[in-house]
Amino acid sequence: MAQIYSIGELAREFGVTTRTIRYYEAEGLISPQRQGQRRVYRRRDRTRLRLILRGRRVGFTLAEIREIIDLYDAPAGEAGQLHFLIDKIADRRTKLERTRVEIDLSLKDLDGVTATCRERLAQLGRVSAP
Amino acid sequence: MAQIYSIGELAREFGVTTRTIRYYEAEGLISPQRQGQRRVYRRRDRTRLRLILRGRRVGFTLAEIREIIDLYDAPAGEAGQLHFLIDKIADRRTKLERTRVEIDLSLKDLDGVTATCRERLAQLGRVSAP
DNA sequence: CGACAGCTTTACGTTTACGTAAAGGTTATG
DNA sequence: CATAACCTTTACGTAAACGTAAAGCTGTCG
Repeated sequence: MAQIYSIGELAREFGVTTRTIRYYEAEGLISPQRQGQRRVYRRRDRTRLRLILRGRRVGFTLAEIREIIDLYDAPAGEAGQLHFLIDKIADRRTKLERTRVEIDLSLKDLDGVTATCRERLAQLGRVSAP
Repeated sequence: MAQIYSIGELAREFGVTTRTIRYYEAEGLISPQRQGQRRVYRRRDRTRLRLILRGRRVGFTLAEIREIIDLYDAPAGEAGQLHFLIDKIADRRTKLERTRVEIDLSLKDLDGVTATCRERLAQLGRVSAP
């Protein structure tokens, strides 16, 4: 009773176009099975798509995402590959943590602008409605 | 004694190319003065560039950044514009906070992968070096 | 059975954010 | 004074991540 999904269902669920999903497949990020000529997606594929889209939203390129996914997918083998993967992940972590810091700084930037706006509004209020 | 900078100095300081800085000018994000034909940048411009680059790193497009900068730069006027700017900023805040959440989720994703890697490594250890 | 809804591939187009020459002006330095 | 080391504009090129259109297969509903 393994749930399956069509490409259209997945697209609706994740708020992307079918083109996007096919593109990710062409780039080697997802590999759905086929029933005849049609793609069928399972839970595994859904999870993958979710990870990919999240990766994109936090600023990873598809190449960066693929590096993790590829390595994660076929590392049954050597310790060397596993260590390599662990290193890659550390890289991604570092990048994410930097971005987090920058986000906090940006939030402060925005707060500053808002404060300035409110001051000006207050001044306007004093002038036009004394 | 207002410090001034050449485009090359700014580029080195911020780790970008002069092309990038000129591009931002062409897109209306910076407007340095000129001495003859040469661009001269002041503290104001440096601050702007810093904000722009930070915005980029946290995932804003140049168009999004410009919307804030443009509005911030010429809001001497009406209360309406100020409110509009405040709303825009709220939008950007929302986006940033969402991204923050996604970053935390991604960090967890990565931790999960790392954990799996370590388990497999442990298994390999048990097999190859009992 | 015909028409529509949803899937397929192929392929050219588009946007963003620059990269990369090319050709030339200007200032300091040996 | 020539030659770097900067700067300038103009303009074509490019990578990433899809958008969009064309042309066709396939199952189903009235």
